Parts: sequence; structure tokens; C-alpha cells
Amino acid sequence: MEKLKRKEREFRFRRTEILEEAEKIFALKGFHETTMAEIARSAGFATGSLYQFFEGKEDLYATMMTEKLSLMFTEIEAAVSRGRDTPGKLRALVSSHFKFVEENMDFYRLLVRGEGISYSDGHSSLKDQIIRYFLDHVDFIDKLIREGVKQKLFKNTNTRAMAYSLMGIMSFFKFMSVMKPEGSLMKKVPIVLDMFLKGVGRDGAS
Amino acid sequence: MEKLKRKEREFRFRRTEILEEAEKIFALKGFHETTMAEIARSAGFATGSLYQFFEGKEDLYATMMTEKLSLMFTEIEAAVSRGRDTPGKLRALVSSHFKFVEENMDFYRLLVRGEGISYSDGHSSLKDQIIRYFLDHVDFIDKLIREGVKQKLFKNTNTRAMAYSLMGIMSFFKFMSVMKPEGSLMKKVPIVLDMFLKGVGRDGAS
Amino acid sequence: MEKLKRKEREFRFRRTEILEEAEKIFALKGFHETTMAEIARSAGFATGSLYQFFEGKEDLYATMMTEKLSLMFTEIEAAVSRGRDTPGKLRALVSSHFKFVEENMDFYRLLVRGEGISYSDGHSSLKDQIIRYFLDHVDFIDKLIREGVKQKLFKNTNTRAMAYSLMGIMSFFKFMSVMKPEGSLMKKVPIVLDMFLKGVGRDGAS
Amino acid sequence: MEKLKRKEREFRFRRTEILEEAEKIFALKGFHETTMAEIARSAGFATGSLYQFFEGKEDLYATMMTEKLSLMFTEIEAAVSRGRDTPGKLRALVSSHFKFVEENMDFYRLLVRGEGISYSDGHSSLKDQIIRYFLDHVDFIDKLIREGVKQKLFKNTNTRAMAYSLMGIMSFFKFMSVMKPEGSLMKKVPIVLDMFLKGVGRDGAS
DNA sequence: GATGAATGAGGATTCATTCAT
DNA sequence: AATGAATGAATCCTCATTCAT
Repeated sequence: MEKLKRKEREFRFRRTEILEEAEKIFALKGFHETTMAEIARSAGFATGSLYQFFEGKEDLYATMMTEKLSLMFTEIEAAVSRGRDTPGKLRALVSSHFKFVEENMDFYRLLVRGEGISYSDGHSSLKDQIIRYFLDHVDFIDKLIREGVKQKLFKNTNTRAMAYSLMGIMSFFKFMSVMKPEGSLMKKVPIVLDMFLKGVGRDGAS
Repeated sequence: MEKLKRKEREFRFRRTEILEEAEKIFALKGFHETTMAEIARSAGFATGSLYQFFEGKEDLYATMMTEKLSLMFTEIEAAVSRGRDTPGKLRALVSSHFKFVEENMDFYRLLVRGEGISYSDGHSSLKDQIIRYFLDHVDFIDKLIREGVKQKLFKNTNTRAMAYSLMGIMSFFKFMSVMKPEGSLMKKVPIVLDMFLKGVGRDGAS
Repeated sequence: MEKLKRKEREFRFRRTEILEEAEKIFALKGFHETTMAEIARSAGFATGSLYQFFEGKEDLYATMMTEKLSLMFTEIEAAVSRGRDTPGKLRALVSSHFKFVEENMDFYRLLVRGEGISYSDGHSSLKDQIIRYFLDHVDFIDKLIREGVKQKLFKNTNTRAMAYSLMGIMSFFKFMSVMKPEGSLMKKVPIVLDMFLKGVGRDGAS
Repeated sequence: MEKLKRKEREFRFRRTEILEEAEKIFALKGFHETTMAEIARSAGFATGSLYQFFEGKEDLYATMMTEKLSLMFTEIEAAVSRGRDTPGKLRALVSSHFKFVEENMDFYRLLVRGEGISYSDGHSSLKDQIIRYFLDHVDFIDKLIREGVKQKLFKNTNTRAMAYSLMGIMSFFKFMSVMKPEGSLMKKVPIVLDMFLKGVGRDGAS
């Protein structure tokens, strides 16, 4: 039993090592340009050993992506839950999101790239999983906005669209940051919030 | 002279045929999973014939992408120029953008995917060209917003961030539409505009 | 009739142009690396036109090689026939040979390379023709040596081997000249003759 | 350690097997007409396996050529060193040379062909290596002749040209033997030596 | 006759995956 | 369990040759 646990721990440890190396290389060269041999070498294993941990290249890639994505949303949602009130939670949402992206640029680039997402896979593909994560996060934001609506902080209209809008504004700042980095993303947090909350119209203008 | 023209026309025609077939297949399967033989067969040519029109797979892909992207922004900017006033132009911007995306879902999917964008290419790569198109379009929107600012329609703050914001809101609606289609994108135009102009905060709320 | 002649003359002229261009390019890049399109362009013809003059690439190559080879031996043998006596003829043989090689280095390189010589051709291949030319030339030299024997200039032993020997001595000087050029080949003529006539042994040594 | 040695030995063994098969096929069909698949099949490997031993077709070819060439000159020079005196060494030179050629006709044919020798390669190409081997061998013969000169066996003139001459005489006998085999090359050894030492002129003739 | 676009067979090379050791 | 050599299918691209104009 003791032994089993150690084995299990070692297995986990190795698996994580591989995932971390894989992330770096995939991020650098994309799914197709990365070879299994490369990942193995980088992680200090033999090529064949990767297949003890993952079913194949796609599986390795998908696992890496979903685990990271899960981590991302977990972190963001944890940060939000630490916010005192709804405006604070909103700020936490944006800033923790940007923080994660900035600290994991390589991964984020991969995500945007969307490579390796097989379209015609039989069963629940990576694509579906990614969508699910996104939709769940939209729901999460939706709920946050509904809170705000209850508290009369936000308009009482299409909250889902509002959630999309926030995701969108963030997305584009992230996108531009990936494409043409100009200073830290963190500086953009107030702008994003302002844009989201007040729009661009002058007060009172229709 | 007459003859030359006909030849030239035929050449153009064939080239376009190939680009159109290529777009479909690339969109369906991604850059790497698509073979030249497949495109050729689909377009009714022999494999080798593609190389009379394009230097290789990358060239074919890049050409298709940039020509389409150019067309997209040309159409949008033309639609905007037909708008009567700034609000009308803004509406034209969003609705023509959504219209193009809806009519060219395949292409848009590819664009989002961003595959085939070589990272370490020596010279001006496809990636750079795409960024340029985007930045140019951001500039275009920026100018439009500045007009609005002059006319006291918009706040006089960071117009570039405003442009990002609009692009972002549109992006996410497009993204969700690609991922999980629910009705026509065109219906979202008013929502996008409202969100962009007024934000989500209640009037007078900070 | 007049017209036919002109046609015929033009045909010959074009054919020769092609052969000359082909020689240059083949010599520069070898048989396999040279394309028909390249030869055609260089000669100012369309690709397809070459097939009016030659059956294909091999035929073009073989024709060029044999015509040139024929020219080479014709020139040499003509030079020999202008020699006054046997020693003079021998000198003419070596010097005209070296002269031709020096003036046609490109061709000579090709000849040494022996590329494009198909081994398993059904009918009389290029290889066989080249061998025939060589053997004929060996015969020619053989006869010359026999003359010398009659005139008590040469030993009365294996004249064929003597012919080989002369060809060989010349060959190696040509070979070294191709590989590592050092001054004109023409300067080596006396050395070759001396080597051939007297050998390297000291007079009287056995 | 034991294991490493066995692996190493096996690797060497397989590599040699491939080189031997490659030599046969290249000799039969030339560089360009030979396919990697063919060599692999012939050696009992899968196509891809060749690339574990050699970087590519050119590398395989060049390796085969240089290893064999090295072996050839090594053998010849070893045979010479076993000769008692200078005349004996000279005889050993010619006879071991002819012996090697006769036992490795396939290889020799390839060498004469000179195919696969890229002309415009950036770095030290196969061609350069072959030339170096030849020049080194010429040097070797040169030294042998100088010994003979010291011992008053040979004339005291251009020893380098004498070396060329010997190589040339041997070359042509080899060449003729390749082109039109007539009996064993070994029989020609005395003729070659005689030709080299005494020339064709009658004693005392100029 | 001349053209040159279209053809499509052919080949070097890569790499995910397997499996004997 | 770990290894990494062997596999062989898969793909891009070239180019001799043909043939409609």
C-alpha cells in the first residue's frame, strides 16, 4: 500500500513533468511541428515511455490543454470569490484573467491558435471540451452580472450578451497583446472595466 | 493582344477556382491535414498543376488567406463609407462585418484557427500580414471614433482602446457563433452597438 | 526544292543551336539536374519544340555526346594526318587531343562523368557508342604505332597495349587537369611523349 | 558496458550491410536511378531505417564511396610496404591496384562514373574528398619514384609527371577492362610495368 | 510548325507508434 | 516498467512528355 502510493506519486510526477515540457514545446512550434521524440528528450524520457502516460500525441496535447484551461478558470474563479463586492469581483475577474494570460503567454498563444483541434473526431473532442470550458465561464460571468443586476448596478437586459461583451473586450486586448505586445496587460484592466461598464457614449447621449 | 487577354483571363479564372476549393478544404481540415492532391482533385486539376499557380502549399494558403482578408476589410470599409452619419457608419461597420463572417464561416474559422502561420519564417510571414490587416482596420475604426468624438457623440478618452473594445465585442459574438451557432449573427448587431455605446452600467452609475 | 532546302537548312540550324545550349547546361549541371525546360529557354524555344528535333531527353543528350565525340576524334585524326612523319604524327596526336580537351573542358567533364549512360537500354546505347569511338581511336593509334614499328622506331611488342598506354598517360594528365587545373595542358605534351617513348627507366637499365 | 558493446557491434554490422547493398545497386544503376526504398529492401530494412544510419541519400552514397576508396588505397599502400625493394614495391603497387579493381568492379565502375558528385555544394563535397585521396596517392607514388631515382633506377626528371604517367597507364587498362573485359587484369601487370619503365621506343632511339 | 499549360508518376524524407529486449 | 530501434504510410514537389490551340 505504501509502495503503491509511492508508485502512484511517481507516476503523477513524471506525467506532470511531461505535460510541462510538452506545453513549452507545443507553444513554441505548434502541434504539428512538434514531435513526440522531441518532447520525450526534453522531459528526459525515451520516446516509447510517453505512451505509458498518454495514448498518443493527440491525447497528450488535449490533456495538456484541458488541464491548463481548467487551471486557468479555476484560478480566475477563485480570485473572483475573494472579491468583497460585485464591483470588486468584476475587477478580480478581469485582472486575474489578464494575470494568467500574461504569465502563460505561450499557452495562450496555443489556445488562440486552436491547432490540433480535430474537427471530425468521433467522441468528445478537444474542441468540445474547450467550448465547454468557455461556456461554463460565460455562465460564471453571467451569474456575476445577474448579481449586479439585482443590486441595481447593471442594466436589466440581456445578461448573457453582457457576458459575451466582457469576454470580447478582454479577448481583443489579449489578442493585441499577443500579436503586438505594448506594455503589461495589467495596465489595461481599468480601461476594460470602464469600457464594459460605461460604454463609449457620452453620459446622457443616446 | 486579344489572345493575351483571354489567356490572362483563363489563368485568373483557374487560379480563383483553386483558391475557392482550397478555402473550403483548408477550412474543413486545417492547414496540415489538407493535402495538395486533395485540393487539386477538388478543383479538377492534376497535382502538379497547382504549382503553376502557386509556389507551394504555404504560398497557396497564404494567398488565399490574404486575398480573402483583404476582401473582407474592403467590403466592410466600403459599407461604412456608405453610411450617412457617424452612428450610421458604426452600424454599417458592425453589420457588414457580421454579414461577411456569416457568409464566409469557413474562412472565418480558419482565421480564428490561425494555423499555417509559421512562427520563425525569415521574411514577412503570413502572420505579419494578418496583423497588418488587423491593425489597419483598428486604425480605420479609430478614425471613425475620433469623428464621433469631434461630434460629441463619444467620450473624449482613449480612442484606440475604444476601437479594441468594439473589435473585441464583435469578436466574441463571432467566436460564439462559430462555436455554438444560435440564430443569425445579424440579430446581434443592435446588442453589440448598445453594449459598445452605453456599456452595461445603469445610467449615472459609476 | 529551293524552299525545301531552306527549311532543311533552318532545321539544321535550330538543331545545332539546341545542341550547343544543351552541351553548356549539361556540362554545368550534369544529365539529371538539367531540365528540358531549361535547355529550351536557353535556346530560345518552347519546351515542346525540343521534341521536334529529338525524341526525348536521352536522345538529345546522346546525340550531343556522340556528335561532339565524333568531332573530337575527327579533328585529332585530321591533325595526325597532317603530320610529316611518324614522330610528327605522334606529337600531333597528343597535342591536338589536349587542345580539344582544353577548348572543350565542359564537354570533357561530362564525358568523364559518364552520366546519362543508361546501362540496361535495349538497343545500342550511348555507352556502346562511346566505347566504339574509343576502340576505333585505339585502333587508329595502334596503326600509327605499327607504322613506327615498321620504321624501327618502336619496339616490336604488343602494339595494342602500347596504344592503351599512350591513351592512359594522356588520360591521367587530362584527369588531373580537370580536377586540379595547373597551367595549360599543352605544356605537358613533351612530357607525355617522352614518358611514352622512353619510359622512366634510365637508359640501359632493365 | 557489455551491452553497449553489443549494440555498437550490431549497429556497425547493420550499417555495413546497408553500405554493401548500396554499393551493388548504385554500381548497377547509378546514383540517380537508385532509390532509397530499393536499397532498404535489398538490405532487408524498412525505408525509414536507412535514415538511422545515414543522413540521407547523398550521405549514404558519399560514405560508401569514401570508405571504399580509403580501403582501396590502404590496401594498395600496405601491399607496397611489403615489397622488398623498389622494383618489388612498384610491382606490388600495380598488382594490388589491379587486384582491388578486379575484386571490386562494381565500385570501380561507380568511381569512374563520378556521379552524385555535386558540383556546387557549399562545403567539402564528395568530389573534393575523392580528389584528395587521388592526390595523396599520387604523392605516395611520387615518393616511391624518388626512392628509385636515388637508387639510380629511374631518370632524374619530373617525378610527379612520372607518377601521373603510371596512374594513367593503369587507368586506361582498368578502363578498358571495365568497358570491354578481356581476360584478367592481373595478366597486364608486366606489360604496364614494362611500358612504364622502358617506354615504347627502341633502346637507344630518341 | 510552334507553343507552353497540364499531366501524374515517382521519390526522398519524416515521424507516430509498436515491440523485442 | 523503460527503452529506442524499426517500421512504413503519407505527402510535397519535380519534371519529362503530350496535345489542344
